Amino acid sequence: MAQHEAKQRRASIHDVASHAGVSAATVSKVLAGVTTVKPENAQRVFDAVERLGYRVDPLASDMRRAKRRIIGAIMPEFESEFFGQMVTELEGLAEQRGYTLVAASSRESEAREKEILARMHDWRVAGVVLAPVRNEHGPAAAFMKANGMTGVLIDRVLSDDAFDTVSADSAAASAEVARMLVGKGHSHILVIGLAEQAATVRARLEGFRSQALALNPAVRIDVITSEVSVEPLRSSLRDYFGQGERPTAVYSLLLKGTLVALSEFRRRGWHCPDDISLVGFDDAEWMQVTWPAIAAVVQPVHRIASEAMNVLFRRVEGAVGPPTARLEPCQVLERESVGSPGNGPYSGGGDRQ
Amino acid sequence: MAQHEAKQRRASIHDVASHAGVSAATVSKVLAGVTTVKPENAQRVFDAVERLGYRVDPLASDMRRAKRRIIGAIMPEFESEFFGQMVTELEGLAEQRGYTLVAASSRESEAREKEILARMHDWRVAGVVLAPVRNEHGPAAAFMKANGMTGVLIDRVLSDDAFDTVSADSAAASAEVARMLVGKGHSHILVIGLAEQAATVRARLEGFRSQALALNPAVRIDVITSEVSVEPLRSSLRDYFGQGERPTAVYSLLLKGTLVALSEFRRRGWHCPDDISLVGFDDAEWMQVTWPAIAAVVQPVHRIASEAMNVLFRRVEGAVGPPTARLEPCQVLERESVGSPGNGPYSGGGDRQ
DNA sequence: CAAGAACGAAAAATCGATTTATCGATTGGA
DNA sequence: TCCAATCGATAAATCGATTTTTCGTTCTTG
Repeated sequence: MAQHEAKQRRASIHDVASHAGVSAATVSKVLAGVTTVKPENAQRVFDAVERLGYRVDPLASDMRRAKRRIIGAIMPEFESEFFGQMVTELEGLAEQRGYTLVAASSRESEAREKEILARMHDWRVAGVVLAPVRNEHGPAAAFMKANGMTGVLIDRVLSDDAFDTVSADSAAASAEVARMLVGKGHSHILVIGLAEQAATVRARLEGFRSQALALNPAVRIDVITSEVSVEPLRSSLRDYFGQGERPTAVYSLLLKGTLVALSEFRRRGWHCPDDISLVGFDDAEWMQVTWPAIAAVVQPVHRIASEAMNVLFRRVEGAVGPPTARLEPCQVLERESVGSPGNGPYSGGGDRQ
Repeated sequence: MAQHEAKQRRASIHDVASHAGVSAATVSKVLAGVTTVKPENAQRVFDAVERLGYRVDPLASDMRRAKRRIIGAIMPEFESEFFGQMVTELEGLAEQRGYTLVAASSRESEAREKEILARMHDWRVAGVVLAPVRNEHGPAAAFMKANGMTGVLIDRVLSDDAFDTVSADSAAASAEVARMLVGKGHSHILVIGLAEQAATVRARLEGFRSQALALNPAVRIDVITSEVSVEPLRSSLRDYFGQGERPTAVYSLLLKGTLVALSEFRRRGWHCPDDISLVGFDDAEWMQVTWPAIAAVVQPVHRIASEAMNVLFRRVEGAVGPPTARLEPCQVLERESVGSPGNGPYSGGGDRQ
């Protein structure tokens, strides 16, 4: 380390060149690993690099380069464990390949999603990992199509005619949940979700319904969905129970729904699994430490991230061919929140509010 | 929108210039809002920009510029609500000022923290928002100092001799927790935490201890900390209870500790607040829907983020003067997990494992 | 021994913007 | 009427790399 260089302008490739007594082009070649440089000169370059603490400026480097080594990631939010882990994984994978990840949150807004994407296009990113707010038919994907961007869609998608997609196998996981619940004897099950995230949530619902009916044609499946936000879902659920409906199990198609269901159980003084069973799509750290631990579908974050990056880089490197649609298997964790119906009466009476 | 430009090379400033019949310099000036351009020419530039769908390439723009409009953010993790929200806030604030935020996770590793910072230095970011893994005396801050980078430290810091700091007022919040617990009659309280995040956690402990002793000099405060990870904390806690210790309240100095305490209570069959009270530093969405809802200290994420950005941009714009140390007030939420001691006997017997 | 191939490195062009220096035309004052 | 100041805009330099082109040397080879 040179102690006199702090706060000074950083050394450029020309500084290295003059210190080494060669041209800038030669320095560039040495650092790129070109072998047609005389070993003696290469050594002098390395020495100068060491002495000056030189490091390539990625901005300037990408300037001249055809493909910039930047990957954009657009997630609906950063606050949940799922997307938090996703960003962490994507960042690590990008870094491994010498790319920089620029992540942005669309905050569940399709308008913002498109703005962010336009900004990433301005940066001329090599590729984009997009977890759409709604599904593969949103404005962001259309923008990418129209501008010839390369990218991969993840999470709330099933397949697309222009982009590769990678997501959790919602249908298969939901079928497994159905096997679990129906297998334990539940014959009246409530499914809750948001309809907004159409593709994936619909797959979860259908996967569950078809398997449940296959196992027991007499099973009753009620469905409560809300179009937009989570609050209408909460009040619909309240009305449903208020009308005297008493399913023995609830399957929530998304994390927020699991929270809503839990809080509604609390309000009524119902306990899992004695009064009602609960399974949620999407796992979280707290679910295994609360009492009872909540049964959940664990999404394969690591696999989704790495497959998304694999397929993305393949496209970045020029691979052609029809878009692929991958579904990665989930894991279903049976925890204490699931039991057999009839093991305990509803302990609560009416509403407590 | 021109429909024939998809998939083509994007328009550069020279394309705009030739379409408008002026030079590239004039285009640059028009877009920068310089007034010494003939209105007629300015209009032709705007027309050409519109027709070609031209947008400035931020990479090329930053190239020539002295200060690059990029802000780096380094967080210990993205998986928690706190840092997830923090990144969302920081990104929005950076965007408001026309900057791009590049976020990276140090994954609780000081070595990685420094590597990331070096990479951000390579990008010649205008400034860095660093939430250090340990505290303000880590290798990353030292690197920033040595290289004359401008930045602001947040979260796990109290003050620094070289950088501005912004964090939650841990001591004041902990004092309030002490008032709450001692006020309810608790006289034997266990405090758990990780010693690693020295500065802040120590402030939390001292803030709690001094206030508790001030209110009741006879109060007994036991402390369990673990140096490195959360697992040793778990086993220490298990040993502690195994030796027959029976505090009436637990105050966890960090989120993971709250989870550990909860799971240990579960293992022993203890319920809050009848068997033991619980308060955690750091709030999370699930804490208000589980039974019981967990009392928690809410950190002012929004204020920390905006103050950090304010002070950072002030430095970026050249402000001099001694570093400032801000502490933002927290909110303490009293929930059902806190009660008075003696309201219920320990329901569990020995270990259930 | 001279023409040509092979080699290694320097010079120059390039990426897309911003900024500085320069230039021509108009206007002003003496 | 002539020189200087002003205005508007263009040409050129610059940022820091990479890539292409050019240019000497040395090594082959007929």
